[in-house]
Amino acid sequence: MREDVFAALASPVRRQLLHLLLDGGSQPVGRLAERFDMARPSVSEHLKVLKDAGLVAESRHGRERHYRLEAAPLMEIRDWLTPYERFWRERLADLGTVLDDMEDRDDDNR
Amino acid sequence: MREDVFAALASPVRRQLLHLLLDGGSQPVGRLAERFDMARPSVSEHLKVLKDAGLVAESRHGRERHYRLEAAPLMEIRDWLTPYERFWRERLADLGTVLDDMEDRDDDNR
DNA sequence: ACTATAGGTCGGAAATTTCCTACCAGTCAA
DNA sequence: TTGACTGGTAGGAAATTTCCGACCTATAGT
Repeated sequence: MREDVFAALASPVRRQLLHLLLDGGSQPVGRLAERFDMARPSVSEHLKVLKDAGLVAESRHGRERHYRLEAAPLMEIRDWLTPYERFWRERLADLGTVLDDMEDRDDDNR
Repeated sequence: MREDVFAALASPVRRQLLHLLLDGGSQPVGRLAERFDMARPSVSEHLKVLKDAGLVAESRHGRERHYRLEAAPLMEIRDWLTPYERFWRERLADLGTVLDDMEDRDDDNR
């Protein structure tokens, strides 16, 4: 478990899967697969990646397998993000200054 | 620009690069590359991915190129994360026992 | 029992990523 | 100018990802 949450989120398909589970609740694979333009085994593979990252969990109901969201590992992302928050707020604060990204002038060095 | 921020963060090397820029400030490529076990051109490629995602910007200083953090695109990640926050707080409130998830902090290695 | 349904896994093809060693362009310093 | 230094790019090997059709197992219903 904990097979790199960042990598799991790198695919738009997998992010969409999480979103479907977020506002559709626990769902069988077939229902999830309907929403995509790809074959069901491919969706299964994506679900496996999410499961290895701890982002979803499955439960058996008869011959169906319901996948549900496990949002806890997303805390790792949020925690990683935290030290950057200050930084982007600074940038937004003084946008009265130069905004050209491509242009260069000497900024702070240390 | 905006070449998928999630994908850019999928690589541990690139996350570490951002971290180096976060607390080391603007730095030339060589100084960044020293910190890794890989050849400099590889680090250059990673920087290019970060630049395409809008996460870093470069500025020329003599024969050096200084890369600096551009944290703004990380807002996209935070915004994506937001609807999940409610969900994981619910989970944590229920159990209150499983705290071993908090063990893994940063993953910057190599 | 038999058939249909749900969904994993198994190769394999294609595309992408990741890393390397060259090599090239620009810049500084003699 | 000749060098030394910084860092991009080119091309390619290797590994990984992504997708597929084909197959297998398990369950449900008849």
